[in-house]
Amino acid sequence: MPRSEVQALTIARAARQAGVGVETIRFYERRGLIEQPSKPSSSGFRVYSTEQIARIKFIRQTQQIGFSLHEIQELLSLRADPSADCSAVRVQAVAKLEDVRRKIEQLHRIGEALEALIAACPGHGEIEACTILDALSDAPRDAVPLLSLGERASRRKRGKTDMKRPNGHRLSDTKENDVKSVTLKIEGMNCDGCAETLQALLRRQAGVKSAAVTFGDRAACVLYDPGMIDEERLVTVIERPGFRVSNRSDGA
Amino acid sequence: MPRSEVQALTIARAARQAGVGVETIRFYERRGLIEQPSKPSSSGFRVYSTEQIARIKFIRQTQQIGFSLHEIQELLSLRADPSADCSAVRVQAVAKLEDVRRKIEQLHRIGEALEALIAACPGHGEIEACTILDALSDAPRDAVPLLSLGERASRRKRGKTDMKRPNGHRLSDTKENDVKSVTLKIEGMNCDGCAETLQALLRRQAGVKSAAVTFGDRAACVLYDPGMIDEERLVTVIERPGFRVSNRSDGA
DNA sequence: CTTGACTCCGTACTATAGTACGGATGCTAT
DNA sequence: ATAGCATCCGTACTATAGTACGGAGTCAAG
Repeated sequence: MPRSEVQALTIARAARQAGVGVETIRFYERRGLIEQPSKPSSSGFRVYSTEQIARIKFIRQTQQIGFSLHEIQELLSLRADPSADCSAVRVQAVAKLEDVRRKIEQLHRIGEALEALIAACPGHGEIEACTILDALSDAPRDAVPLLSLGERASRRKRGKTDMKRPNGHRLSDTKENDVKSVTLKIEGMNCDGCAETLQALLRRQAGVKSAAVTFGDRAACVLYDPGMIDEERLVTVIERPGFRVSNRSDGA
Repeated sequence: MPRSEVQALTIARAARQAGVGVETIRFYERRGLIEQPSKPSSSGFRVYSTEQIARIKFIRQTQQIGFSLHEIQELLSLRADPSADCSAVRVQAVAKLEDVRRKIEQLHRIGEALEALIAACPGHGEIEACTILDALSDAPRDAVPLLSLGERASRRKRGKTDMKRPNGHRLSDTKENDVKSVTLKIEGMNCDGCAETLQALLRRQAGVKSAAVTFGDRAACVLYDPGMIDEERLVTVIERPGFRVSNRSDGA
């Protein structure tokens, strides 16, 4: 038995690697969050695999962001298994994703409030936003000018009311000077800020007449001059920072 | 006493508005999270203001994202008060902001994993990423510690191998054909994804030779041709999607 | 072959964050 | 004025998520 170099990952070593206590691992086991690792042949000791360590770390990290062990258990048991009932899993996953997004939104808000607080901190002049709550309530965030490219961009907060007109035919107005429109489904956006940044990115492209990216729909609606830019190029632009375009059916 | 229209916000009404139980409000009071509202003159009953309702809602929401009541108390008592000791507050606020960022990162990771799971779900073909853990480990974003100046991240696929050279002096190479470099401190980024998107946005600008935006440093390092674009313009580009540039000292 | 560190298991204790109870008092509408 | 609520306060209970304890067995080195 070559155990000289790397000793088997018994519970204490596993716990140290995962950053938890031994008792915690046993507790998770009892809760059914991790299955009891096989105790191979001799020695009735648990021996852990790196996957199990990763699982424990995941549990810990996910707890840190406000999920209960019960919820984590649900997360862990989601499987995109074609043999299992997929739609039920999908429903759960979508619900959890919404949870995650809500949390991200809240964190963004707090993050910005903290930034405001930090920025206000060493100021010698007058200060208005003195506490996080002040900073938060000041945060309808319309303070940023923007206004240059025609459309206003719906800043954080809701205010959907933005472009839209799901399938309306206002593009016929602009048809003569050769415009195409396309709606691209975009994956990988997890916050409103990303959507806005992507929108600005698209609008900078030569040939793009207008672009509206909404986080809620996970979609980008782009009006462009097909003589100057094409859909392939748009997709490339979108995917460069790490998003994915999951559809390509254009609607014009 | 005009109480006909809007009745005073006594504890039960306040609780309903804040979405908590009456006992919870009293509990927060005892914990010192909210001060006991004055019971004005007659009637020894608590009467709440809308600010206090907001405070309670904040407590709730902040709990949802994994902060303990103790931490929330710290958050709430941070004040950018010039009379108070500012540096101590600053240190705390910065620490909390880091917390917030870490949580956002984790949420982004989980969000992406869930998206992958949902995407894999109704597929009829082969499936590799069957569980969140699979989906997470496919995105090996664990290697964060070093090389913060790069744009590691690099979502799915996409080889890094990009430009880079942390602090190397390759800009002297390109010096002769008129290049300036500037490092801009950027506020308003709360996630890695935003940084990447902003980076892509900058790189698309005519006149920008190279751009590296790091979330960790909250900074953008840009090499540009001053004959084609200037710092003012860069700042405009960055601020359009909602970021703020907090410095302008260039370093070339 | 003994010693000390590690493991097993079950049970018991702790901290956090509420939630419920219950008797006394207050408000207000019939 | 009195029934029927809401409110007051303190205390007690609950659920979640560990953490600690203790006795017994296991392993590896001195």
